[in-house]
Amino acid sequence: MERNTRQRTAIREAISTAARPLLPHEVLAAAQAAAPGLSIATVYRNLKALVDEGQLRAVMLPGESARFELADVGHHHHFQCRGCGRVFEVHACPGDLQGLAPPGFSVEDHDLTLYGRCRDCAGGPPAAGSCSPACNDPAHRH
Amino acid sequence: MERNTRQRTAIREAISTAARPLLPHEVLAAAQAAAPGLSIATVYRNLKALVDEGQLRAVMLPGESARFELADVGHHHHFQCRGCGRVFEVHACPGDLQGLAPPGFSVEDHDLTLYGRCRDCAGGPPAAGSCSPACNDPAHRH
DNA sequence: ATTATAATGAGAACACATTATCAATAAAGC
DNA sequence: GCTTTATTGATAATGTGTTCTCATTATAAT
Repeated sequence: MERNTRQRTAIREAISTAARPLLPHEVLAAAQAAAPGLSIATVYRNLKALVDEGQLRAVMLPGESARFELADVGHHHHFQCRGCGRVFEVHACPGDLQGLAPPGFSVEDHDLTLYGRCRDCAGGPPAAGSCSPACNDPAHRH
Repeated sequence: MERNTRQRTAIREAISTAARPLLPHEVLAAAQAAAPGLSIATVYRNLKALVDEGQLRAVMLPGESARFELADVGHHHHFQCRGCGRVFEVHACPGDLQGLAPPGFSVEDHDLTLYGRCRDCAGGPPAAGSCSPACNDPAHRH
């Protein structure tokens, strides 16, 4: 990675603008506005390179494939909406959880995922258009 | 599912004996003692059937494929050992986490995973033999 | 502007966990 | 014991996310 390309810039911008972890296909959709013709292969290539050089971080949630967020945000957790499936950052933490583990087990780290309804989906069916274009979950309204 | 086969019994027994969530190939290894010749296809078939009839529950952890545990244990969380990769139950819970979510977001549920060292792996390298036979993580000692 | 070569786009290829196929086996009722 | 048919074992096939291939494009130094 030694050249600044339009595609690479668009990918970085898409993620820093989103303010929430994005799936590769969400990155593709968001970055195509600034980089017409952008290919999914280029998205994967750059996501991997940006993670390797420490600009991005992969976010794993249970049963989901990797999403990507900026690496320079501190320790935080995530909220996944059961309406639209999107993942949001939660800038709060229950704190030290060593006390929960059985005796003899040492806790070095933890992952917490909250599930429920985001503001857009609260009190109703999934918000139309909340999903990425590639979403085909039949539980979602498109 | 209308017949009690040796294989089906061995699979159910393997999981209730383990006292921790097992991967399909761990179920296979554990159940083969009681059911020689047991096939991975039969393991998958029965895991799915047992989940459908409510005896088992699939446990999803970040970046991992499904493990299986008894469905009749109440709300709890999990601990994954960074030495041996095994997952253990944690019968404690930080409690209501609605307070962590941003305004407008309603929290219905949560998943918590602790990471660290289990008793076997504490203070040293991964415990030999702690991994399932199929484990080929180079970070583990076999 | 010329040049060297890093990066891209399109699609093939891959890895992996999981599911389907189908002939052979073995429960369970008679 | 005999019969019916649910279940099994072995393996092929699938699906999904990700990576590779390679000819083409475009960046950035000269």
